[in-house]
Amino acid sequence: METSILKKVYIFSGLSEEELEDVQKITRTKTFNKGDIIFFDTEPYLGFYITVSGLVKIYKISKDGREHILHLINPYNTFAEVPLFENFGEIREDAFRYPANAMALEDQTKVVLIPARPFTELLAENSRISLKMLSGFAKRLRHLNRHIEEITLKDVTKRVANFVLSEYINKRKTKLDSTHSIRLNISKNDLASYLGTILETLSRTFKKLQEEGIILVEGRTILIKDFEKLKETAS
Amino acid sequence: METSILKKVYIFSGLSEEELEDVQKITRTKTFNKGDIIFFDTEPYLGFYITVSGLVKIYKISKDGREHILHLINPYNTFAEVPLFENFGEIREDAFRYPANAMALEDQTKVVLIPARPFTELLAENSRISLKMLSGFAKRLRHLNRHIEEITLKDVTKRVANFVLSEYINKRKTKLDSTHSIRLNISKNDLASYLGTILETLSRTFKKLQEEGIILVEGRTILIKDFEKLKETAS
DNA sequence: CGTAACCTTGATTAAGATCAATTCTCGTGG
DNA sequence: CCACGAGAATTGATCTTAATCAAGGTTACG
Repeated sequence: METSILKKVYIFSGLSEEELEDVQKITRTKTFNKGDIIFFDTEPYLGFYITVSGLVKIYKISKDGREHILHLINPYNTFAEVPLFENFGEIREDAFRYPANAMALEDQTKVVLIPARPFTELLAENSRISLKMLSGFAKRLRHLNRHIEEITLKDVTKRVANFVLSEYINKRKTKLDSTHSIRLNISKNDLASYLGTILETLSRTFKKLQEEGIILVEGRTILIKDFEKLKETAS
Repeated sequence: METSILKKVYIFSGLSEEELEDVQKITRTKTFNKGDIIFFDTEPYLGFYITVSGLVKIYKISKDGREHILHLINPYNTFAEVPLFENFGEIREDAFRYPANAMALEDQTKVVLIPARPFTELLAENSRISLKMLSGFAKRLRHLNRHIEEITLKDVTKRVANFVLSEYINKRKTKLDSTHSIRLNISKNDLASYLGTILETLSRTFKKLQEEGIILVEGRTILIKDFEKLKETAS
């Protein structure tokens, strides 16, 4: 692993080459294939991870097998940092467990492990990282707030419409692509699980929105036909 | 406002008397009555708050009036700190808004406002506060994760059973009270909204659990009749 | 070209929301 | 001390959404 990768990770941006090397020294890189488990929520906590390539899903499973996806982690984003800080003040029985399950969604998903102990020592010396992490946590909290809001206050149609809309707006920000479409990088099954529903219901909802002339679904590509109506439906 | 109050707030614990006074200087105390709004999610961000007495609910409202409670904030806990850190790196259009609504649930609810600007300056000088805040955020993230898990993967009966159970376990930890009961400090309407359901459904669920001989509901007091069955139901 | 993963569609069911009518509880003023 | 009224809670009848069950179709890929 090279420091050039770490540089692209938000919490390490702004560190000197020396500092980056200090971090780099303690890391361990692992590669996973599609469907491989990175960790279960029952495992002892080793440290947090950075996705370098591929895609990772963070999810929970109920007793009877229903799954819900909490986050999808794209390259250069971190996951499972929460337990690092939970036992600063008091000791909690679940502090040394991973808070959810993590699975690779693509072949050749590379992740970097940052072991907990050495990293906390690094943190104590470098307060800049703390502020970055605070900022990262704030973003995640905001994301979870929105997620809860979506799931508890909106029906499936609104959630789907809103998902397409935000993906589109997000794409416009980053990519130079003038087509009025988005491309899913996950299966519809996973998307359903992320939106708090099941595959069949998602399929029907797509069909309905298509019949209303709002979108056009072709495999993993979704074409937006009527932007205004889409916004309206997302409410 | 006195520094003795601040001392009890997690993120300020461990600060020197001097440091506490620095914080104290920038605070502003406000008192609210039951039902009063502390802030709306449409308001510009002034800073974060500490509950000193009473109870505060943090909630979202949908277009058609449905409400969902995200957090209940007890004395000496903070709320609305997230926006403080969202704009450290990049600028976001919604960074300077409160992320949800806040309402006082009891008369004489006292809160302390910590204005954003002076506080961030204080943060830059005092890295110990950052670590405490990270720990606080970690707790909140864990809480939201659980909350999402509850709402998406469990039915209302399980959620109610689990709520009673955790309240009971929580009580045993803090209070010296050997009765096998809990006392709600919020209305059943608010409890329903917190559990992602509505008053009628909660009422029926309590009735069902009562008929099964698991609990006994008398106003705001819930007596646990069969601890094992309760655990089993909470799954 | 065969098979497994992925997706669609239909029929049915179940959980919980909504609507509506009472009842309970408790604080306040007569 | 009682009566009133408002807010809180209960209960019943009905409706809606989305989950479940089941079958078949499509796509991708070795």
